[in-house]
Amino acid sequence: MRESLVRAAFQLFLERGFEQTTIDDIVSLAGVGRRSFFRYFPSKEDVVFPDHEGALQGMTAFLREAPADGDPVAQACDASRLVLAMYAADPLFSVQRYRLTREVPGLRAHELSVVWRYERALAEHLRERGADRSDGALRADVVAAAVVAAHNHALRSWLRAGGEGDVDAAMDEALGYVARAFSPAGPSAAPASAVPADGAHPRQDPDEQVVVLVARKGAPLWQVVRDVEGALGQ
Amino acid sequence: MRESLVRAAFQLFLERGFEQTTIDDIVSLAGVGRRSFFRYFPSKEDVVFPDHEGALQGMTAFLREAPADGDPVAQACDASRLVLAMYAADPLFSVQRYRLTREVPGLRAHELSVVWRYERALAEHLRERGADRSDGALRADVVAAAVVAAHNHALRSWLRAGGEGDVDAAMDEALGYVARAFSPAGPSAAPASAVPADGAHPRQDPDEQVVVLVARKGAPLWQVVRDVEGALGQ
DNA sequence: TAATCGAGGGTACTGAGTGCCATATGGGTG
DNA sequence: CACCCATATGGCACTCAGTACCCTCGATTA
Repeated sequence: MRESLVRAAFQLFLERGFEQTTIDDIVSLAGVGRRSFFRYFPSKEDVVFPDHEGALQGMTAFLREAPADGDPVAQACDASRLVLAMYAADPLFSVQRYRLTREVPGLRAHELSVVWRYERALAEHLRERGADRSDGALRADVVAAAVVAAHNHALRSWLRAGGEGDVDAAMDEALGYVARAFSPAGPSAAPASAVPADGAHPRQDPDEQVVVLVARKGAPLWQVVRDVEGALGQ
Repeated sequence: MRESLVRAAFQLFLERGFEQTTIDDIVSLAGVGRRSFFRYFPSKEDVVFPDHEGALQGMTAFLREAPADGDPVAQACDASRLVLAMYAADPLFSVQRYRLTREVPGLRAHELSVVWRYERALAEHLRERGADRSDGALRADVVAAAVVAAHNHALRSWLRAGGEGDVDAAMDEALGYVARAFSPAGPSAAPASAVPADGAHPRQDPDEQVVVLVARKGAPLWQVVRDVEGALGQ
C-alpha cells in the first residue's frame, strides 16, 4: 500500500511536477481511496521521504547503543554514514528525489525539517556524551551542524553527478575535514602539545596513527614536503 | 498596513495559538480585507517573520561590500552578528516569537527555511572568497553551517532566558569557538592556538608563526601536501 | 452465531492560498 | 472641471490539502 502510493506519486511528480499533482491524482492512479493516503503519509510532502522516519529511528538507536567510552564525534560521523547508506541503497530514487526537492520550495522546506531532526539527534548525543567539557552544549551544536553539512556536501555532489562515482570516498573526505577541525581539541588527541616549536621536523607517534608536523610558516614548500615524505614513508 | 497586520496576528497567536487563529480572524481584527493579507505576506507563517526578508538582503549586501582581502570567515561571523542585532533590537518580540516557533511545527519548519537562506548566503560568500583553496566548497559549507549553529546557540540561550543577559558576550564566545576551529591558517593548523596548556606546546607568535599539521598516518601524500600548501600559503 | 476489531473507503467540512474583477484614491494633464 | 492612469485595497469564487466522522467488509474470537 505504502509502496504503491509512493510509486504512483513519483510517477506523477516526475511527469507533471509536484504542485501540478493532486492527492486525487495519486490515489486514483494507485487505485486506493483518498482517505487512505493520509493514513500512510501525514502530508503530501511526506510521500517524497518515505524512508526518513525509519532512518531517523535507526540513527537514534545507533547512537543510543554506542559505547560510552568511544569518541562521540566519531560516533556522530558514523551515524551520518548510516543516513548516507540509506540514500546510496537506491541511487535512482535518491537522484530523482534530489531533483524534485531542488526545484520545489515546499519539498525543500520539508527536507530541511527532516535534516533538522537528524541534527538535533546528533547534537543531543554529543551533548550527553561530552557533558564534562566546559562549553559542551555549544560544541555539541556546532559539531552536529558541521557533521550534517559535511554529509550534505558529500551526498549532494554525488546526487548532482547523477549517483555516479564513489560516495563513500567523498564522505570520508568531508567527515575527515570535520574530524580534523574538531578532534585535536578532543581528549584523545592531546599529543600535539608535546611537539617542540623550534624547527621544521616531523614527529611520529607509533600509538596514535597520526603524524604531527611542525614547520615555520615561511618554510619552503619543498623542504616541508621532503619531511612529510619521510614521516609518511613508513 | 504591514505593521497593523503583524500586531493583530501576534495578539491572536499569543492569546489563542497559531493554528487556532485563521486569516479571517487576523484581518477582521486589523480591519482590513482578507485579500490584503496575502498581498503583504505570502503565507500565514511569514507574518511571524516580518523582518527576515530585509535582514537577508542586508546580510547579502554586507557580504557583497566586504573587502576582498579580508578574512572571509570573520566576515561571515560579522554577517551573522547583523542578524543577531535584528533579534536584539526588539527583545520582547523576539522572545514571543521564539516561544511560538518552539511549539508550532509549521513555524519551526518555516524558520528552518529562513535560516537555510542565511546559511546559503554565507556559504556562497565563503566559496567565492575562498576559491583558491583546494577543498573550498566543502570548507565553505561546513564553516557556514558552524557559524549559523553558533549564532543559533547564542541566540537561543538568550531567548530561553527571556531576552535577559548579554547576547553579544554569548555571541562572542560562540563565534570565537568557530573561528578557533577554522582559523585562517586552515583546518590542520587551526588548533595551534586553541590547544589546552597541558605541557610545552607551540604558541602562536606574531613574529615567528608556526604551523602544526596533523594527518592520519595512512593519508595519501598529495592530500597532506595540499593541506600544507593551504596552511603555509596564507 | 454474535461480538469485536482493524484496514480501508466515502462524505462533508474547514481553512490556506490564488485569480479575477470591482472599487476607491490620488496625482497629473487637457 | 473633466478625464485618465497607476496603485492600493476589497470582494468573490475557486482549488486543494488536511481532518472529523461514519460506513463497509473481512477476519478473528467468544
